[in-house]
Amino acid sequence: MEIINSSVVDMRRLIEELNCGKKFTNELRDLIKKHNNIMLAEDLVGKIMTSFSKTLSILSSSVELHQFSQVSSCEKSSIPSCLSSNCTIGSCKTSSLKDVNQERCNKRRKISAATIKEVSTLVDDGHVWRKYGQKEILNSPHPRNYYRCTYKFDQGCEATKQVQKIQENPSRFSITYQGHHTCKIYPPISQILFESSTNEDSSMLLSFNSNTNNYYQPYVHSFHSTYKQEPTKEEISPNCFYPNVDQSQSSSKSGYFQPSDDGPIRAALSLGSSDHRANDSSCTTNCSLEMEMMLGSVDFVDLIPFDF
DNA sequence: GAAATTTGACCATA
DNA sequence: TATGGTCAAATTTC
Repeated sequence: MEIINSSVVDMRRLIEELNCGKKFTNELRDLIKKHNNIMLAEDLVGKIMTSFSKTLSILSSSVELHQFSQVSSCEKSSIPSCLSSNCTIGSCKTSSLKDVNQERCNKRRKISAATIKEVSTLVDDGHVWRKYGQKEILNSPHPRNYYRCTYKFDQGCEATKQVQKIQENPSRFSITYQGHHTCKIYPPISQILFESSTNEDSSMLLSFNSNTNNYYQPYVHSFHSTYKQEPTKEEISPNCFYPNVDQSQSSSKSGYFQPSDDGPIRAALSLGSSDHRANDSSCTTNCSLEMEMMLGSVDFVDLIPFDF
């Protein structure tokens, strides 16, 4: 019952945060369109990032709770000791060396879902990483590099990533992200305004794309590929944002949240208005904000700036 | 001298 | 016991 209640509370907080993001994004759009004020724009971007970070935090905690509640008895041994029922926060038993080592191990062997990406270049992903290891991997000619967030000790940020050249295609890299950033470092505005560069990059996080023709293309790929069963419009919401529907038919105020049983959680928020529906003739472009949340991780990666 | 990287060692897991 | 993830001392860079 507690879980249900907390889910309801989380959902309310989620909606609140999404609405905040929507409001700030509208302000940002107007700011750029009317004033081109970069200073104020950066401030708004910071607010938007905060709003989305809170949203993702709410989602992550809900998902993790759900995950643990569904873990089978044979899998429970992999749960960190501090999350098990016989250990409360701040009172972990660390009397023996074995226990200490167990604790260290539990920090190492993370159980959170990883996000794996393939990229052709190691571009700045908006976070500051510190390399802490390199390892030769069996049957691979390329070593694996281990990075942690620079702010791990300053702010307790647990995000890590592993980078390794792909054996079949050494010009490309496989990047595995684990954990999500809790550090309070915002990337510069030029890196926040981005979209996925290619269809093969499965995660697109934010898009202010004004080109209707390529607007949906990267998103359709990732949006539907993870659903077991694609929900119908009626099942979701009359105000839902439908990435594969002509935008002229979509609502100017759209929210979307679709948790799946075992896949990533997806959320999309569509803002702005269409050319031929808008009463306001000054609004001549579609300006949309989309957000995709991967289970257990926040991945602001492959940030590629673009022009308005 | 501080910060970042390198690299051998340690340890849990399979 | 081999393997991979992490630690931490040594080394390098700025």
